[in-house]
Amino acid sequence: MMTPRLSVQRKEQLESERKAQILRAALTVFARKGFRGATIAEIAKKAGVSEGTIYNYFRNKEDLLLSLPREILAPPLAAHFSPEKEAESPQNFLEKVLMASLEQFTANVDLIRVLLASVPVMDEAAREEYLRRTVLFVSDFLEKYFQKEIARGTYRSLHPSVLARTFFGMFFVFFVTQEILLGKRTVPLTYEEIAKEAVDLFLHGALASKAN
Amino acid sequence: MMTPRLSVQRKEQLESERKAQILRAALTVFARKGFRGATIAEIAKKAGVSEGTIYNYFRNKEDLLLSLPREILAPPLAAHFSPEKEAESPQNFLEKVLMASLEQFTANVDLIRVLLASVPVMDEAAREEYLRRTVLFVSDFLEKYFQKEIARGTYRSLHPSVLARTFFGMFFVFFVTQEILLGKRTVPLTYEEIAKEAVDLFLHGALASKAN
DNA sequence: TTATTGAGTGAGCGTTCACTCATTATTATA
DNA sequence: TATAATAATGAGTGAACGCTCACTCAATAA
Repeated sequence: MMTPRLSVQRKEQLESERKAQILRAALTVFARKGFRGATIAEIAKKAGVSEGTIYNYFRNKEDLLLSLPREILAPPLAAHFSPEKEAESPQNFLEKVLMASLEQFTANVDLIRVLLASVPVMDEAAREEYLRRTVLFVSDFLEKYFQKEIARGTYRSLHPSVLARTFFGMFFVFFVTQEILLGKRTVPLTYEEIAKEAVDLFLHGALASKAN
Repeated sequence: MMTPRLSVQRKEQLESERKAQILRAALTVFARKGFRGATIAEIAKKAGVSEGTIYNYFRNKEDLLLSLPREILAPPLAAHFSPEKEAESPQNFLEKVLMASLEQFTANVDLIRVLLASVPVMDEAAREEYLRRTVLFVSDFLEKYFQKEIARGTYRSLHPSVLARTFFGMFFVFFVTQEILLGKRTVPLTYEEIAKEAVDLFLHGALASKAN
């Protein structure tokens, strides 16, 4: 009752650190073994706590999985896609979006691996939340951008969501094949080079002759 | 010793029908529950055989998974990508490849769902085999095509594998998001329309003005 | 008619694993 | 320091499941 406010804050802070610590461990194990292949025992060991402690912070194993994108991915991704400096050239803007996405994805390979493996099997609500925080987040952002810029005459008037998903698909497939599907059997180019080529391709097309 | 040849053939035929029947059941259950979530009991029930029978045809549960692309996907996909009629216009050719791929993918949604969920967690050899029969099959085919056509001056001289994967990515992402990730929350266009827009976009670029 | 075969069966074995809870350790308060 | 409150622990539990194997029986051969 006389509990000083500071102490409560400290406690909450410690508590959320514990949660984060457990989640990081869970992510690593999920990424290597898959959701069902991962065991609570292994996660507990990796987190340096006992099995019981995990159940003090998470209802069950599934809660552990569903907490991952909430606690780990969302904040840094959201920070990168504020719809602000769109006054740049298409080339610059798209290259920046692409590089920012790649950076985020690269920093979250494990999470994406887990998502890819789990999403097809998840129930409706969980899938919706996952997607809203990842794929849809980026592609909706792009869709709005294209919509606005088509109106201004920057882009041809194709369907904005086709533009958005096409652009997104171009580099997302690179990322997924490179980092997740194949090991290193891949094109001998850096992401910067790929980004430049992809944006160039997206803007100007693949054909050699511009004759119509 | 006097066994008539016909009888042997019939037996083999029946045997492979049994295998196919079990595999179809396995595919359905894997697609809904994931590999580890699926139980042999449920697969057996769905296939209309006993659990023991499954082990007469497959070494173990994993063998069931690995047999899927071999027995189900490979033949029809291979039939569609014979490198023959490349003398067509880029527009026609790419649209055909794209529609053929979409057709194949659509006919194999369950399998792709299973692949996507399993690949990140598979061991090296299994992953290699899976990929060779699916993603790599299409993208290598495209890469060779672009390589040849770049030499003939049809396309700008970008990196062939960037072209291939970019093109592949454009529609593969459409397919995956549409059929697997999202339910029906998606663009109100048919695959034909999307294919046309995507090919057009790929060939001519997104920019409105062709001024350089 | 009898013998042989082997595909088919499913109860049961052994193991794994998520989750519980009585006990112990730690921290806060009086 | 004593006491209360909270957190952490990990052995234990029960359910689930992959896989085995002793047995059945219809089809075929002798």
